[in-house]
Amino acid sequence: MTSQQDLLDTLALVGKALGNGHRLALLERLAQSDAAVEVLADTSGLTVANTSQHLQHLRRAGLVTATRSGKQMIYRLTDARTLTLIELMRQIAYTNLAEMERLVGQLFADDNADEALDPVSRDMLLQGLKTGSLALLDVRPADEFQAGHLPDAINIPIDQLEQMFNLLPKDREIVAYCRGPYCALSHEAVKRLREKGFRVRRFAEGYPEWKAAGLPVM
Amino acid sequence: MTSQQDLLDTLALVGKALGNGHRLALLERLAQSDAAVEVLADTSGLTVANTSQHLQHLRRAGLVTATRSGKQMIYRLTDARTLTLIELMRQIAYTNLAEMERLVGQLFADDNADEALDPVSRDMLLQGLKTGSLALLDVRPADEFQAGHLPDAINIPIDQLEQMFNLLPKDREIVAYCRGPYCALSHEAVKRLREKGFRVRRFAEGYPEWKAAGLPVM
DNA sequence: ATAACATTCAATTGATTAATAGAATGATTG
DNA sequence: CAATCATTCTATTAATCAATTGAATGTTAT
Repeated sequence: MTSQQDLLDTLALVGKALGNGHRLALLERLAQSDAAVEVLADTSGLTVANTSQHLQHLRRAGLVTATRSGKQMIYRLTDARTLTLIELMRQIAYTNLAEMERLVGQLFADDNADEALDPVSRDMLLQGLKTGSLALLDVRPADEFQAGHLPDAINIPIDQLEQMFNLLPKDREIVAYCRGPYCALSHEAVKRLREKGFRVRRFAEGYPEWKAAGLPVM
Repeated sequence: MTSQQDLLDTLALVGKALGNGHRLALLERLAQSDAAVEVLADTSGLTVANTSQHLQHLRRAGLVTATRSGKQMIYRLTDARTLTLIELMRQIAYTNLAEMERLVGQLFADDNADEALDPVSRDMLLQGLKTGSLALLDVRPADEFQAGHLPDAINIPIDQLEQMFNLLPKDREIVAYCRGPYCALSHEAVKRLREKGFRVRRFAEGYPEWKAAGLPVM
């Protein structure tokens, strides 16, 4: 006999999978692009064996799928709705957990400073790209950029910004984006480029949101 | 220094809270109505002390709030979006976990039987209530009914159906509803009432969904 | 005040989980 | 087919979690 509780226990597998910071980080990384275990271990700062274990956990919960490609196992998100799920968790946590609000506020402290980062909306960005009045800068690591990015974006990973900022135009406004609304990379880029005299603003979303909205990607 | 990982660790608190079948059951019970610890312990089949512990856990994650009323502590959902969150988890689990699909299929095996339960949509129900062509039956326990129910519904808790079915009309079609789309009570009611010769169908949603849609409640 | 009641706390036990290290597996390369 | 590489498995340890019990707290009724 199947009880309601069996069902909730199975559902709890999904909750358990989401109940660990490292696994959430892995899911967010996978939102950027499919990736092999070693890559995921690198970006999450875990050992390969440990990363593999966490991925098994996510796989048992049905959130990721793995396929072999040569000697690598390529992991991908099974369901795009998983990102919506995490975003909803974030919103709920933000409204109801003081700690969460504090952390987000601290991470994005610059937004409240005198020189606000003044984010660009999706519509403004689309308009600016059409008229050519904006230059678009992707500050994510090269591999994530290559796996998919916004049309006409230039890729300068944040850790190469100092060497490569001369690739950017001084005559047009620049819009920087990264992994998503809670990714700090574009904040950092705006701050640093402004110090060098560029006109820069931040796009408040990231590549996964753009793609999920059905907008063209390259 | 705040890192992205601190944020994800805090977010994982919410995931952890959702990572236990009993806690999910508590949240679903709270979707029906605010309730005291003893009531929650009763419906979840846990001891009072254990229920209290789980509620503390949910409280730390910001998902429930408690206020004292006399000697009782009344717990309530902090955020209506939590139900959306659980529903989304359910959908993702259903599509990606074979085990989940199997359990749901088993629980609602009757839906696939010869005499399908033929669920009524929200629009059909609204229409039928307006014209008076439908009688509405709420088969949840009396306390949940009293805390809030659909307009014009008659309450006959499922365990009193045998004694009280004569309250129901034979000349009109009856629509039974309960806690939500995954609650088995209305399925059971339809099955039993059909055996007694009533014309009954099931409303595929429940009280929380009706209320969340902004429809009138009593 | 005292008793009764609802809930929480504290301590304990067993179960589950996370991380580590090293061995084992599967696939490719020379 | 031996060597290499990427990943997974196994065993171990420490940490966290779930459930139980009995005591402690706060509130109401006598």
